Parts: sequence; structure tokens; C-alpha cells
Amino acid sequence: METLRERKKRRTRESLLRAALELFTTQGYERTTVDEIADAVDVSQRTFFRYFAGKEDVAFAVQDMAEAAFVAAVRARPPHEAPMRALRQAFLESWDEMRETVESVVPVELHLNMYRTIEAEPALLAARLRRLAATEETLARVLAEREGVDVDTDPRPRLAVAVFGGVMRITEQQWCTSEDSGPEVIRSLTTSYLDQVGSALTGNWRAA
Amino acid sequence: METLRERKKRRTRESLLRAALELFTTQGYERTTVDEIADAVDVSQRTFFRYFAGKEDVAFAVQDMAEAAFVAAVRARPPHEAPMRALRQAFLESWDEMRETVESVVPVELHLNMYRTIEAEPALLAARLRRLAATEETLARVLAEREGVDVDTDPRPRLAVAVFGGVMRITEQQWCTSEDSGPEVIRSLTTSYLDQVGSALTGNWRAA
DNA sequence: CAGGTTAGTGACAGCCACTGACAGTTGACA
DNA sequence: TGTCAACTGTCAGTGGCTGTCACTAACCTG
Repeated sequence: METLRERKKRRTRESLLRAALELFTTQGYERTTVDEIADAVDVSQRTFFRYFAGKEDVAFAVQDMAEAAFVAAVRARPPHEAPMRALRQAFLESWDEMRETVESVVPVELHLNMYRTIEAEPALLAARLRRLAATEETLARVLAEREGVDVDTDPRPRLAVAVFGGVMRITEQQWCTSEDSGPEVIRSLTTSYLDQVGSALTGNWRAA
Repeated sequence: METLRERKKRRTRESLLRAALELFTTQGYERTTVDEIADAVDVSQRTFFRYFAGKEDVAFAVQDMAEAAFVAAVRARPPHEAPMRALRQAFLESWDEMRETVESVVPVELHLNMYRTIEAEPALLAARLRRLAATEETLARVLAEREGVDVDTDPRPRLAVAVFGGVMRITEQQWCTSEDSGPEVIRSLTTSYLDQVGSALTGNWRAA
């Protein structure tokens, strides 16, 4: 049960989040000031900073939720599965859940537009990559535990996750530049790219 | 032949660079203000911003030089070489040249300390990852041209480079946390990790 | 339901990175 | 030596972000 105070808090937070994404995607991240976001929701600038640690935080609030769902899906995979397969299956499986999680806060369309904005704005791209790195560290530890190896002495967990993360990043990038922006495209691009990693490493691409 | 004006400019720039790295590595990046850097060289804050686009730029000035040398080395590899091998060989080969390039501006010791600082400070790590992504984009185009494939339709150049970049990042990370910080360690770590990528992808690590 | 307690808020002042405008200074060159 | 262009300093201003303090609204206890 939610108290009145909590309800008000949640409404303020979600209003700020939504207003921020709307402004970021329409007029750009750099060109949007915190004052504008606060004004759009009719609260003081100081209040904005009580809900979000900074302008960057609000931009990634939704992505963070989706990524958390993905990490949880990886944790839930059967332990006998090979590492790369666990990552792949977790991604495909958590797809619908991620969508629901997102939809509960902001329109999916808005969330997808944010991906394009992030890719276009250097400041956001840098933050995105750092966050991705943090997630990769978490995933590496999960995989290491599953396989019973020490993440600090055996580089393979980190290597596997780095490759997977690289594929995810390239997928995002390609999806952002492509015309048809349906959410299912990401899904097929990811599996396609994962399948091609092997051949990408063993040179002589012309033969194919 | 260098004119007096040019000499003064170069001296000011290198003084600023050195002072900045010294301050960043000793007292931290966030805790160092641009005013401090300018004061250390006895120049106005405004002048600092005429030499460097921002606080971030000065932090990566040396890395940028080293990376440029690496990219040039990749370009110089014989065209018949397989992509991943070209990257690996270029890295090993350009090692000494990178060291010379660095030494010509700041002490190598200082430069190596910056790697640790970058890894430790979130703001710098984010910037580092974004710059690495930019370099990867360049490398992908170089590889694509070598192999005669289209970088926009064939994902393999970007995939290969992403894997290589991932290995480089993990190498840096591991090297930063390890005790012995000799420059040769990076070299051996890189080759070792590159050799293990294959087995990292094909699961069942316990068997090894 | 009256009281005090606590959480959330707004207004203000201040720090720091960064930029534009303008004026002063110094090296280059005829 | 005088002129021009490059370099620099000063000043004012913007935007992200933080600390402080007083005020109000919501909660809780008797």
C-alpha cells in the first residue's frame, strides 16, 4: 500500500523523467537546461536534483531499469548452460519483460528515441559506455560464479562479456542509423551479429 | 626551423600539459581546478582554454598521440595479413614508437600513472571509452578497406575491432590493478588475452 | 483531533567549467 | 622603427551542481 506522500513523490519523479526525455529527444541534450525540465513540471531546480543525481542520471533512468532486468535474466539461466549461450538466451528471453518495465514508466516510443539521442550526443554516449562497462563488470562476476572460476585471475569471464557487450553496442549503433526502427529489428540484429563473431575473428572475409 | 613565437607556444602548451597531469595524478581529476593548472604555469585561465578545448582534452592529449601512432601502424601492415593478426602485430610493433612519442612530451612514468587515474575517476573513464569507440570506428574503416568489404553493410569489420578493443580495455584494467606496473606487462597481457578470446567464447571453462 | 516530528520543497548564495567581447602586449616583418 | 597580426589578460555571463535555511504539508502519537 502506497501512502499519499509516496504517491506524490512518485508522480513528481515520473513527471520530471518524462519531461526530461521529451525535451532531450526533441531539442537535444546539451540544449536542454535543468531549469527548463524543472519549469515544465513546475518545481524548483533544487527539487530536480533531489530526485536525480544530475542531468545525466535522468537520461539513463529507463535504460538502467531495462539493464537490471537483463542482468536478472542472466542470473536466472540454468547453471549448466555455456556462458555465451546464457547471455544470448537471457537477452532474447528478457526482451518482453524489458518492454513492460519501460512501458510502465514512459512510452516505449520515447525510450527508443532516447537511444538515437544518446548515440548522437557525445556527452551521453560517453556516459552510456561507462554504464555499459559497469554492467559488464557485474555480468563477468555472474558468469565467473556460474562457472566456478576466479574473476580476478581468469580473464575469460571478462573477455566473454566484453565480446557480448561489443556486439550489443554495435547493434545499437546500427539500429540507430537504420531506417526501419521497429523494436524487433534489434532482436534479429543481435542474434545475427552474435552468429558472425566467430567468422569475423578468423579473417579472410572476401572468401565469404 | 622554429620561430620564437612558436617556441613560446610549444613551451606554454607542454608546461600546461605536464602541470595538469602532475596535478591529476597526485590530487585527482575532480579535485583539480583549471585555475590551479593555469596558476601552476602562471598563465590566465582563459589562456588554458586557448590551448586545450577543455579539462578533459588535456587529460587525454598524450593518449591521443599514442593511439594515432597505433592507427598508423595498422595502416602500414601488409594488405594480405588477416584482420585480427594485423591489429595484433601493429600493436606489438608500434609499442616502442609509442613510448618514444610519449617520452618526447612527458615522462613515461607520469603517462602510466594517468592510466590509473583514468580508471579510478568515473568522468575520465567515460571519456576514455568514448574516445576508444571513436578509434574503433576508424580502425573498422581501415580493416574494411583492406579487405574490400563495405563497412556499412558487413558487420564483421566492426565486430572484429570491437573484440580487439574489448581486449585492450580489459588489459588496461587488469594492468592498473596489478602490482607490478612495468610497461612490458601490458604487452604480454595483451597477447595472452588475445590468445584466450577463442576459448572464452566456446564455454565450459571448468574443463581447462 | 491537537501536538510534535519528519519529509519534501523553494529561495538564495556559491563553486567550477566554459565562452564571448574587448583591450593590452609582444613577436614578425617590411 | 612602425605596423600588423598573433597571443594574452580581464571581465562578465551561462549552466550544472551543492549547501544552507526556513517553510509547509504529510505522518504519527496520545
